[in-house]
Amino acid sequence: MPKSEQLSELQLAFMRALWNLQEGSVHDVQQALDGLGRALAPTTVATVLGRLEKRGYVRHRRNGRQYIYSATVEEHDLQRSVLSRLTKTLFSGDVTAVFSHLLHARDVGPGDLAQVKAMIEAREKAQQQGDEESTS
Amino acid sequence: MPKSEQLSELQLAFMRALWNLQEGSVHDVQQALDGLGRALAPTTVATVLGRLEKRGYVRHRRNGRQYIYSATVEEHDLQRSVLSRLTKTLFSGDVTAVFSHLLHARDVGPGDLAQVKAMIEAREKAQQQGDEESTS
DNA sequence: AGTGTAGAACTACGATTGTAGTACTACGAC
DNA sequence: GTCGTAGTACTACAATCGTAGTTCTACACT
Repeated sequence: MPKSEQLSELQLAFMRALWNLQEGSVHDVQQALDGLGRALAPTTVATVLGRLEKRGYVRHRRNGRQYIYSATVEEHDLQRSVLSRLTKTLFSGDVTAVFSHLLHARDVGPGDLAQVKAMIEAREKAQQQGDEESTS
Repeated sequence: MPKSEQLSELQLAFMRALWNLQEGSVHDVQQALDGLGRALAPTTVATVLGRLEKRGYVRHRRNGRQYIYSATVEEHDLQRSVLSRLTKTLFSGDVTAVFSHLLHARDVGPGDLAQVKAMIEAREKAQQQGDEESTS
């Protein structure tokens, strides 16, 4: 929901942790981040969570004296919005260029290719059918 | 070449400007940025260029008393590296998820789809052939 | 030669980031 | 009821960022 979409990598890691957890205390998040390879002091985790909350990416409820944090943004939505911004700013809006990069990345296996092909075909059908209504 | 790859959006805009220009003075860059919708004071442009230079993304040569700046990083390389980092951090490395997002973005036309499909097929062939050697 | 001026160098400053220490508070144990 | 402790709130601080003003320098014109 927030507009700026200027999340740093650390902040992104926090969001990922929260998405994985669904929700969790400062301690839970700290553990999760630790798993992702970022060892941070609990106070640090709390600080960052607080900042994310101020910016609206995160909310909390209390559980006794604990705060249970959860993301206010859907993983999907944030992914979409960051990706589309990136396409715009780094690729000048050229989506096929992005595809090309992805395809040539070393970590695309044959299985992935097949999967992507299937997605494309599905998309093509959808576009043909929903042509008139999606012309907005 | 630099490792961190943590370029802000403003800095990305500068890189884009430089790539378009090939090379250019502070003034040139300022104009280019203006075209991209960012109106900045010349001193600001110089400051940012200096910072980018310190981080190794940009170099300059003199032309009389002017500095002519140019990018030290290839557009292509930076795109790849930022994209791959994004795939890792925001998509947990799931490349097909990235594809899926792109495919569902509103700005993918049928022409794009066809193009992407062609790219995939080419990729498939390449992978089959270069299978043994690329197993490093 | 003196001066205007274009442009680089230096300085500034508030905001955010990454990182964490210290202070406070309230629950649970004794 | 006191005290340890878990956990949040407040404070801190250096680094970077976005933005730009001020100073310095040297070329170009008169």
